[in-house]
Amino acid sequence: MDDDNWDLYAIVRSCRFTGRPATTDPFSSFPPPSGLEAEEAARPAEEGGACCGGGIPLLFPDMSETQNVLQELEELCKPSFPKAQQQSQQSSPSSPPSPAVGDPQQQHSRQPHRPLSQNPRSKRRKNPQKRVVCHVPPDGLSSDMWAWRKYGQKPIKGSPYPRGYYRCSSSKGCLARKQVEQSRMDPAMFIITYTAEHNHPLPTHRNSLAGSTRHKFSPPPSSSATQPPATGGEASDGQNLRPINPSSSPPSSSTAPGLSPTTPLTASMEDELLRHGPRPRKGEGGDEVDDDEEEGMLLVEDMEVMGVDDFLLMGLDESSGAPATSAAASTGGDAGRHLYLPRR
DNA sequence: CGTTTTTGACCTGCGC
DNA sequence: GCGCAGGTCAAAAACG
Repeated sequence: MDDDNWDLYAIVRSCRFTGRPATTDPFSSFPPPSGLEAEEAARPAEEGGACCGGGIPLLFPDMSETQNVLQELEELCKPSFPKAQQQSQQSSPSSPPSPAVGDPQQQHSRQPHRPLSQNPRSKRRKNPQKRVVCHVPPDGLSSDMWAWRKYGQKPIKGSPYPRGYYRCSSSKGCLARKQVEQSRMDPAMFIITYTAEHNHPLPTHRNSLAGSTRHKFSPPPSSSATQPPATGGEASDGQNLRPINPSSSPPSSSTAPGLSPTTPLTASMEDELLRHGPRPRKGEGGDEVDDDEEEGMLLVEDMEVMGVDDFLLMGLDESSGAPATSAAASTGGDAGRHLYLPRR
């Protein structure tokens, strides 16, 4: 069970940011629906334009829902669990049950994923697995305790910012992947999408050794880091445009010095996530978010970093019950936290 | 020396 | 069937 638990935590944890004190809620004004953003990127403007008129996530209608979300999140993280499989199946009858972490080959082989027919416009097809979308500030990008290795970056249509693709470097067989994209609505925020789960326990020390600290980009400008490159001019071609390196280590330059996806952190977003829980925001512009939700993903917005210890503790507690839910329900309070859970 | 980052190209999937 | 977009892989370069 631990495995399952930590798996889930791993995902959530990644959503946590450390840049700021956990007690503070710097991002109360989080950005728009993460799911929406992510989708927005993929979508030109039809939905993007409508997105939340001001950045209002609408994932969690009520706190009760929050709990559900957390639960879902947990399930999502537990590929071994039958529940997770069920979810997957529901989402994609034609696709494999839950390729999440159990099938590394699937991802590697680029197997055909479920045809997201829900959104005819959505081109996202490759990730039938559950995805967790988190909106995090630049600091949060590096709060991840896992070691991530960037394996690609691509400009997303409709989004001025490129999307960075990261893989877990902690374990060779780890299928965990994460996509980092600067929020189109809130350049100051980043949308992190976690795919698959870690098939290994959280590394005490990040594997990152040499190239981990290499931050070539040193964009100093506080605003530059989060500032849009322009309007997509750079990514015109589409292959690799790195105007600001949002995914590489944007945060590191702006707020978190030396923080990169592989930077060692000590905070776990999950904890926060659980504690604060997603905010009950829905109805405002969350329609767009629903989009993602339809597919089934968890969106975590604005997570602060708590402490690995916390995280671990939670994990332990989890075994006995459901810390996540409890925590979330108990504290759900911050304003910027969106969790996209797989909606079954 | 080992690992990560960067960059280009290729493949797959969806929409028209 | 074609084109577009997203996602992934592989090679080269850089850094500790």
